Order: sequence, then structure tokens, then C-alpha cells
Amino acid sequence: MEVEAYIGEDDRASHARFGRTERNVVMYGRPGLAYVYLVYGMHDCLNVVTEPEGRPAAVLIRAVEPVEGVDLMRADRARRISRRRAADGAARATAAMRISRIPRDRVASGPGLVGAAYGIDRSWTGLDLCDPVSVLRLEPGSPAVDPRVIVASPRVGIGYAGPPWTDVPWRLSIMGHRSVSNPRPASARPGF
DNA sequence: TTTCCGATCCCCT
DNA sequence: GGGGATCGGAAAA
Repeated sequence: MEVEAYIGEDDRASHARFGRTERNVVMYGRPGLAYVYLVYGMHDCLNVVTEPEGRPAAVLIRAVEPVEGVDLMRADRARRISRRRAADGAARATAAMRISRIPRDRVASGPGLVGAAYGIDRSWTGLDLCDPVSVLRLEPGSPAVDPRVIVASPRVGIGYAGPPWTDVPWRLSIMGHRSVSNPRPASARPGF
């Protein structure tokens, strides 16, 4: 359970730092829309547009705790991995074994893993996540997360942005939750 | 357990 | 043309 905020054209870590481009237009759109982009040539990352129209901002969904369809997610991942490398039967079997043992709360514990677990790709950009009939939508959690259990830390993988953007504590995660991506914030380690 | 590296494609100066 | 809002396997230790 982890998100990161990217706010405005001034934010040197944000995809909006170059102004409006073909890729990021949806960030300038209505709040509640999905923005999905590709990183490192292979991972689709889900963001939710957060500010009123005209103000480019989004929250990256970095990690999620899946509650349903976990076996499907694991099977899907096993298929993708064995497709990627030309593995022989034995290697494929060990890969499948390893993946079948991934704990439920680690199946979507990273930005790329969230996209992969739910089959989200860039074509989902623009989807209205506030529409109750969308295949992917935001719903209130129950029970709600106690704000006292949320830790803030610097964002991950944005060294290029430079200070102060590398340091602003806009990565929010649930303290001690196992579905948090690596590197885990120091104060969010289990056994806190 | 930690560290290193390759994968793989698109985006933008 | 350079490098990335990452992941997983292999090696080191």
C-alpha cells in the first residue's frame, strides 16, 4: 500500500516537467482519470490524475495488496517470465515453482507489478477511475486507513530531478505493511 | 542477505 | 542519442 505524488511542471521528477506533451496530456485533464506510462521499456505504471483540469499532477500507485484473483496473477506472471527467456523445460518448471510461492501480499508490491498483476497497459490511459462501471475504479476502503500509520519518505528512482525534488517526502506508505515496494522506508519495516 | 546487471522501447532535448 | 517514476536472476559473500 504505497503511492507517490508528482505535482506540476515545476516538479523536476514529474513527466509534466517538459510541459504538455503527447504522452502526458491526460495529466492536464480531469482528476480521477488514469495515466499509464511505460518505464524501462517493459513496465506499465498506473497513475491517478489528482488536480483540477489544467494543472498537471498525478499519484503513482506503487504498491497494492491484492485481495482477489491472486492465483490468476501468479499464473499470468509465470507465463510472461517463461515467454521472455528461451527457457528449457527444467528452468521453466523452477520459475513456475518460485512464482507459485510468492506470498499474496508481494504479488503487486511495486509499480511495475501493479500493472502486471491487473493487466494494465498504456491503452488504459484516460479511463475514468471514478466511474462506478469502469473495469478499474477507486472505491472507499473499509475500514479506512488510520492516518497515523502512514509514513512519508522521499520518492524512489528520481535521482535525475535534483534537490529539492529528490528529497520531498511525497512517497506515502502504510507503516509495516508487507505490500510495500523495495527499498522500504526505514520506519516502515516490519517490527517497527 | 546484498549487490550487480541485462532486458527492452519510447520519450524528449 | 541518452537514459528512464523497474524487475528478477546470478553472483558475491
